[in-house]
Amino acid sequence: MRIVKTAEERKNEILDVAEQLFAEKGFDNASTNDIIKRIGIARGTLYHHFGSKEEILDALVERMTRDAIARSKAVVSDKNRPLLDRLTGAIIALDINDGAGPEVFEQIHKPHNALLHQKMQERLIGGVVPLISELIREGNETGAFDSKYPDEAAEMILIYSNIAFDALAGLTEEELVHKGQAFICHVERILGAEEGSLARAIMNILNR
Amino acid sequence: MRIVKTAEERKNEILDVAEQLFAEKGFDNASTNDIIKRIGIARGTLYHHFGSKEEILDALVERMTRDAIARSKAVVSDKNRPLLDRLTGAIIALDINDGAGPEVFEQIHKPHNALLHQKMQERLIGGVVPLISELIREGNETGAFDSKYPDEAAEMILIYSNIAFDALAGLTEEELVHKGQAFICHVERILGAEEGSLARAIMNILNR
DNA sequence: AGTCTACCGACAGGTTGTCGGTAGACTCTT
DNA sequence: AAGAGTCTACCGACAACCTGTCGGTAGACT
Repeated sequence: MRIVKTAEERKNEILDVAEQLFAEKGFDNASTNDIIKRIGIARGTLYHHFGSKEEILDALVERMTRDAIARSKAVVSDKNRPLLDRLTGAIIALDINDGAGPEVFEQIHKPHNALLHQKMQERLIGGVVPLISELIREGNETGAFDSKYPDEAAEMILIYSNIAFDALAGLTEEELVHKGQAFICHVERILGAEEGSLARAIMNILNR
Repeated sequence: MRIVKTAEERKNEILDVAEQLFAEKGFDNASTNDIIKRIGIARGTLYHHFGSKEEILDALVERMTRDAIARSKAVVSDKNRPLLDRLTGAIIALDINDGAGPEVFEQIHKPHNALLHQKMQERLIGGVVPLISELIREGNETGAFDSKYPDEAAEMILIYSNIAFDALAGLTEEELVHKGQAFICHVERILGAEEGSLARAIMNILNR
């Protein structure tokens, strides 16, 4: 007896399991056999829905980044909130940790998930840099910022936050705070914001 | 008739070919069969010198980064040159393009060389951040810089230059200059250097 | 003559992607 | 309502390839 589902349903089922397995074993070490065995479908079924293993990865990256970017966009567009709130909120919204689960994200970084990591980064950067640079231009006009290169400033901030906050496993609480303060300080300088203005905005968010 | 070479000679021969093939087809798509065929050795020979395909990659990364880091270190240690010269020189020395050839480096970035790229980045960052942060502390004392977080500043500068200067294929001359100026400006701000001081130092290097 | 080690190539086990064919769901007709 | 027809999700055997192993060989050196 053969279980039939809609294409969308089955695709999502495959992506769910792929996400688990990639997180557990890494993209290279997780085989398509692992995926079909865990779901209980045949080889041909998998390749009926996805043209290749990499296509699964791409779809997964798409699904994982879509939400994060949308959240970020929502924060940026909320013109009621103060500018600095929106900036920090947009960056915090990119921490996918919420959506994906805790131990998943520990494995996603570093060893054999380089491809996944790189593709996610590319999409996140591409999707969010325009939002942030627009925000910076807005800040230039109100006088909150003084940036000559809004696009590149946004790029630098996002790239660093993406890479540097990967390897925070194994840091003490103290080191973590230090790294966070350093990041805030450097963002302020890059944007030409008043010293401490960003730090205050972040406190506001966290105390809500 | 069997051709025998010293282990070191053969290892380098394997790394040479691996470098070509990874550049041509990417790490995933280049097989160990490709390597042994191109050299004309047997399967067992390859695995006599390297324990696995990944071990080949690691050795290659080691070889590629060793020179770059050494060059960087030499520049930093040259206390006769002015501080800003040493900073910019150390970063410029990391452009591996010289050593590896032109089209090789176009392929090394992006598609199926994510692992190689990530491992190189990790080694470069790990090797050069301490040099740069030491330089920043030196600049703090002379008054050239004003940085509260030398380690993180070095990290941010190096990570950005590594990622952002990957994707400069397809940019116009004008865009390239713009991106370079933005980078310089942001480095100055992060380090708390006088505006334009770094730009002048770079001019000095280029005009020699 | 003896030892060391670079070298060989067949082989096992596992991987991705293909392909002809099957079965369930849905529509259309009579 | 029942049968015919179509669409498409699904199946599983198979080809081609890939990595890593292992017992054994041949050249160099003592």
